[in-house]
Order: sequence, then structure tokens, then C-alpha cells
Amino acid sequence: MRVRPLPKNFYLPTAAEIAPELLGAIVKTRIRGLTTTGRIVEVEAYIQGDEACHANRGKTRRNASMFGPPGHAYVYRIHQSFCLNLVTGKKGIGEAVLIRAIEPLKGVRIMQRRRKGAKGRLLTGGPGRVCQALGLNLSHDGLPLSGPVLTVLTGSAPGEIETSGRIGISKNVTAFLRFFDPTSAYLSR
DNA sequence: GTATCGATGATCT
DNA sequence: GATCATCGATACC
Repeated sequence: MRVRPLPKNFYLPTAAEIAPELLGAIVKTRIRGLTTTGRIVEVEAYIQGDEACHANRGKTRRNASMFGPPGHAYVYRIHQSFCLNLVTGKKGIGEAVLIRAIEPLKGVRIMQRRRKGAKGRLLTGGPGRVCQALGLNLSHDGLPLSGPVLTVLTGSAPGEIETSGRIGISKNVTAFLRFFDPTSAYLSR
């Protein structure tokens, strides 16, 4: 099966619906001529009316991308790390899916260099590690997910999917909005 | 204006 | 398990 970009309307449903569908998809970056790809194995949905969602208190400069059209990136900073989200739902809703872990596919050398030699789950297991391995930072906030720099491609769905509460948040911790491939060796925990 | 707090990760013990 | 780096967004005065 040929790998191709996800259709534009793929991102139209709610984040909770799309999140499990993204497991197995391929995220690809081409930055300064360096191409890296990975298979998505862990995501979290941040949805309307969700206290843990950055968009919950309205549009600000930081979260503006969440209120833009779906199919674009929302990249934000947390301490000295960056996190990559895929904006979903109808424009203006403010929902997104956080990419928490990928399995490295292409450009492993490049990712290891960016990650200072890290291996295994320390290479790409965790949202900040994903961004560092893929070379993403705040300058990539708002980019389309079907562009030359950042692309999300079709892949193969995992054999099984597990859900759990989300990680690292203090509000709405009981909502089962984390989705992951339990067989992956690259989960964030 | 100042204070507080992270959707984290690295480095300890 | 505990601590902390480090900085932008947000809350508060």
C-alpha cells in the first residue's frame, strides 16, 4: 500500500474520535534538508469543555493555532521542551491531539544526533523527545500537516489499542483520552 | 508592574 | 521518588 498524506477532511471529526485513528500513522519532517519519519504509537486528545485543554479559556497568542483550521500543527513550549499537537475539528473549536510518542523509522541517525545519542524509548518516547528528534520548535507552530516541512501520512493501524488517563496534567485526570499501542517499545512510560 | 505555574525531561538518590 | 532547569503564558495587584 502506498503511503500518502492523510486527506484534508481526516481532521474534521472531534479530537477524541481522531486520536485513536492516528495510531500507526507516519509523521515526517524535512528540516534544513534532513528528513526524519516515525510511526505514531501514543497520543492524547484535548477536547471542548476540557479543563486540561489549552483552548479551554479562550484564544490567546500561544494557543491561536488551536483555533485555526484543522490539519495544522499547534506547537507550544513547556519548560525547555516543545510539544506537537495536530489541530482537529471544525475551525474555531479549539481541539487538538498531542503526539506523545513515535517509533523512529527514517533518519534515525539524525534523530539520535538531535537527541544527543539517546536510544530506545529515550529517543522518541515522550512529547518533548518527539519534537526534539523531529527537529520541531516554536517556529513550526501553525504549519499545515501536508506541507513540505511537516507531513502526516497514512500508515497501518496497530493490532490493539489501549486507553488511559492522560499524563502530566492536574485537571480532568480521570478522562480516558490517552490512546496507545501497548505493544510498542517506544511509549513514554 | 510582579508572581506563579506548567500537556517535560535530565539527573540525581 | 525528588529536584530543578528555564521561559512564556497567565493570573494577580
